[in-house]
Amino acid sequence: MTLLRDEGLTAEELAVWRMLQRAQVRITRRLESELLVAHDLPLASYEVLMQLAEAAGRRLRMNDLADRVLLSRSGLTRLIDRLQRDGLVTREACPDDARGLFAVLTDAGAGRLAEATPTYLRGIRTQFLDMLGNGEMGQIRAMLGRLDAAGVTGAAASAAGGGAP
Amino acid sequence: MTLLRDEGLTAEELAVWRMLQRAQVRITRRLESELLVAHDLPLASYEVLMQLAEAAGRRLRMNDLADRVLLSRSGLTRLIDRLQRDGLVTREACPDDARGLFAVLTDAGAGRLAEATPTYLRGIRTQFLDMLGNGEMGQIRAMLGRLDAAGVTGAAASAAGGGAP
DNA sequence: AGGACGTTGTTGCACAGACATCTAACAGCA
DNA sequence: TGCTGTTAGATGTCTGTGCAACAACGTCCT
Repeated sequence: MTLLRDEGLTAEELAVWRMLQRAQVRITRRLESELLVAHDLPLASYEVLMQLAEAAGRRLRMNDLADRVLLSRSGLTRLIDRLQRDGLVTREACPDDARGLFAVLTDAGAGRLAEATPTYLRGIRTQFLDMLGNGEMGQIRAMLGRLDAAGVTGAAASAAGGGAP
Repeated sequence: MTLLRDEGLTAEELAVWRMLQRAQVRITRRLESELLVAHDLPLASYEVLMQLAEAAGRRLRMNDLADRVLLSRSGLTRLIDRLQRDGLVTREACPDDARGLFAVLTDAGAGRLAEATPTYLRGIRTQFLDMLGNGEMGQIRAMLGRLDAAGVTGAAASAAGGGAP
């Protein structure tokens, strides 16, 4: 532990990490703020509505949805509470499994989503995509794909002790 | 949802954006969790200690520090409250400006930072840097640099109304 | 000087999210 | 059929964060 050697990061590596953090926070905050002022819709809510809109039958199991929007189960419960209170989403029982619930997008929810979508897409484009050179798209995609793959397997490795490659 | 034309994102663009989001959340959560279990130190606290350690005289004005760790002023006030309660940081008056306060890293704080640093660096390496091919470092750095530059100027544009040029 | 205006940091408040815990419902097995 | 264990969601509680309001101080301008 005293000798870092292997773990030591170069100045460039550390700088890249910090830039990535800053970029991510900034992009996310601006996006959220734009959605909030223009449509009174938090980013997390937008993403729930978007996932539901894309899903078959405009519905998704709570558990499934929680995974997609990277929220804890309890977190999703409260978020769906709010969306349901605002009429954007309903809960429906699952026929196959009496424990299960579907979160279902209402027409009002689809409407709000449609209103907000241009803001969302424009935000992603101006805050993020515009900064990418054309050749970089492929590069980034490849890299993120690797991060993603390693992420899933890495979860198990990490839980198992994270030692050897 | 009818004609998005200009704002419309290709499937690839949207996919890249989502992968980026997922990757960032995953990396951050793992890092935080590792720091928490190994050193009982949240990521935000670690970053404050790190910034202070790097600063001249191990001290930084609250405002300055808030900018560096991407926290609101009030958020930083509470965080420093906690760190001070734990003896990792002290507040000291600023001689030049009676409104100002320095957050100052204590020896205990420096100790905790030193303990946690290997975990932090190893986390960044295994969660993030290992996924980058060697050639990609430069690519990413360039891209993030552009994002960063655009971010700063974009802030003014955004604050000014964000609409027409 | 003296007063308008901006800055610095803290506080009241509200809210979003996580963790632990709980209940209801399923699956398997004797 | 009655246990045991597991899974899906909901709730209680706690922490952390941002925003708006505030107090204290500095700056600038006339």
